[in-house]
Amino acid sequence: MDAFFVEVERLDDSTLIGKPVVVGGTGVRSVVAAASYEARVFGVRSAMPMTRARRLCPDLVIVPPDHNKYSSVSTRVFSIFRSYTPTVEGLSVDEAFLDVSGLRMHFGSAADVAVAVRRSVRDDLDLPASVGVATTKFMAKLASEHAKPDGIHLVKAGGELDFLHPLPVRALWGVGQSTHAALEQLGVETIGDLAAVPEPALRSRVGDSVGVHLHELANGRDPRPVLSDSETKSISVEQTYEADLVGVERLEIELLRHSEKVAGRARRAGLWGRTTHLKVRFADFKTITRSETLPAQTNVARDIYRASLRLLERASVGSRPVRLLGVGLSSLMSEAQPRQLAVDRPAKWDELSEAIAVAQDRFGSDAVGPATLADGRPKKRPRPRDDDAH
DNA sequence: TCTGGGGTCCTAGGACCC
DNA sequence: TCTGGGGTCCTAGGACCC
Repeated sequence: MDAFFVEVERLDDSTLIGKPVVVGGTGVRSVVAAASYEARVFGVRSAMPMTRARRLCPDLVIVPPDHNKYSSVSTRVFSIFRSYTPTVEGLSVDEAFLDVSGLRMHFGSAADVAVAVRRSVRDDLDLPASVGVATTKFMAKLASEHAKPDGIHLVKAGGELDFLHPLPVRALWGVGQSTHAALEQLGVETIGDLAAVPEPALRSRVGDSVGVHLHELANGRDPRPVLSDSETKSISVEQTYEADLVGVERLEIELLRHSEKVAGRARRAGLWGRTTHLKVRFADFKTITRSETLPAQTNVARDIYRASLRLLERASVGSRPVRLLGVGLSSLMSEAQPRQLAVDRPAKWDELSEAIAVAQDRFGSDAVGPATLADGRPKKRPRPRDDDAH
């Protein structure tokens, strides 16, 4: 999808059309989450600090993000994809691989499928999408970058290397800042240059795994199949604060808040996790992580919170200023899988957790929570949903 | 310029086991 | 007395992606 968050916002507010618009926070530490093509003319890009984006484009319109909205539009986009083929591999909220090799009976060519998918997305959702068509995944990915905005790019079978080799090596999926710097040392600028580097030389520079992988890609080889519905491996919540947090007391409150969110998301996804993660970024941007594997799976906020307290202690943060705090859960397993019993957790906590889940589903996630996080003043009176009989 | 939030994958060392 | 080889699990950090 092209400038996905921005285009979704334009569906609700047509005054944003034709203007330089970004979606992102307005705080001093915010970054751009998505930029319209009008904003990109000024040099504004995703992940750029908002302060810089504003400087580059004084008339920039900033829209605060609404991830729930993007996620529900994303669901509709993906169901359009699945109406063409069951083999859909989501890459993010707005991007997917579709294996259309089985559609020969219904379409003349893969390019015809691309035209049809784009038209469906446009007709049903009024959103622009770009499609890259190619014989392998990474080639299709590069082709889709080439197709943007709102277009199609076809890389014909046999024409892969002609398309690939003139491109800058940084365009390759998997070559980030660090690998790019290492490749520059080898005098590599284009993907063609990379293809010419002997594999052993590449491996000694960037490591065996990355070296082998890049050597294959640069020569147009990518055997990876399109894999649908892979399981979630981790759930995490993190936040960068407008002002640094100082002191264990503040940190503990934030850990509780994050633990509640992580637990809620795990519960709603029907997942339990065994490993709890803590992430701390200090004022100087140095970032540390600590993790602890529990004796049994959990999705109870209290378990995650207590583990995060132990991890915080181990991190010896003391009174150092903290700009980011995060809590995560991994080693996930689904409801269906047999769970080990938690020996040190009375059943009442599971029951409480379940009751909270029911209440939150009905009244919203702010309706029930630990007293520590309440601000003492009731906000909105929670009201049942319209479709609720009670 | 001063750096978000949500993820995945990889590496490397150490503990532990047979 | 100083020492193998293979395997799994755990932890910390880093690269990369959108």
